Amino acid sequence: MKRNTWQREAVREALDASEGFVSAQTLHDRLKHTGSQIGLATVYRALADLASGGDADSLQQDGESLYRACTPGSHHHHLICRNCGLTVEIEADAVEQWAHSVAAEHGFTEAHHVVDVFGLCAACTAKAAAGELRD
Amino acid sequence: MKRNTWQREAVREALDASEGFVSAQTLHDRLKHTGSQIGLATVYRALADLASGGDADSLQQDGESLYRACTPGSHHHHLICRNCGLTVEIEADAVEQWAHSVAAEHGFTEAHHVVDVFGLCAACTAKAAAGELRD
DNA sequence: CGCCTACTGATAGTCATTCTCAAACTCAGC
DNA sequence: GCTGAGTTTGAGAATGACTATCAGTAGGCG
Repeated sequence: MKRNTWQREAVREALDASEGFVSAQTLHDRLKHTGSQIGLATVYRALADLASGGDADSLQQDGESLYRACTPGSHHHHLICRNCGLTVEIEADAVEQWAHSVAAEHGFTEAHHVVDVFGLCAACTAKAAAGELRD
Repeated sequence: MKRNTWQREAVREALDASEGFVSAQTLHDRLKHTGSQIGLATVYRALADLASGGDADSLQQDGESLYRACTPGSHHHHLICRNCGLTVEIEADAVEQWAHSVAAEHGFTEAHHVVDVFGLCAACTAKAAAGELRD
């Protein structure tokens, strides 16, 4: 049986309140700083549950998993600012179809795909142009 | 100055000889078993060099980095069998353009993208149909 | 209210990857 | 072929993300 605990809710809320993708460690820190006495292991567990339940998306970057709240049940991809982390959910029917047809072409079945676009958002592009980015 | 060492060559060859993506650890084991007294750190260094030089592609799966020799200089994506690891390089002009236009639409610049398709290759699909896969 | 059991959390453990630094090696120049 | 300078190597330690452990806690159904 699945129980409701304040910890799970706290993780869900902290994730909802995040702009872009956050790591489990970051989320844990954030929760601690807002007064929650939640354990690291619990944050990992809650995030894994959220992700497997479709309430969060996850991606791996630089050896750590990043999570983000997402529209449950909908299949979409992400456009992520590599500087500020701003994330935009994007529809990609064309890519869905392309993925399936390419897979079929090569005899592959049960195709899943990983499609993410990283770039600099408008604001960060402006900053970059002004020479304010270390990148 | 970049020096040529047998270790670097050994890693390159082992990578070339691999069918699909392999982890640094696996490659290290393989080299050890073929008699090379190469160190793990060196394998990591060589792979990182290869990847940054465009001679190898890398992707992260399940917390570890996988590498694969690839056509130098060409931009392409991968179709990977999640059962046997068979990898097919695929061209994806349509996706390239889609990625750029989506990014531009949202004001993003310098768009990079991660596009990989995972599935079951023809052979593994057949096996799956025959109920021979644990998946 | 009380029991059963899932959940929590501090900590230890695991595992991939990187760091450290002395020794070995490559290679340009002689 | 030899030498010297500076890069590369490698064994093991260090790091850091994540998971397992397990006793204690607390949902939720009766």
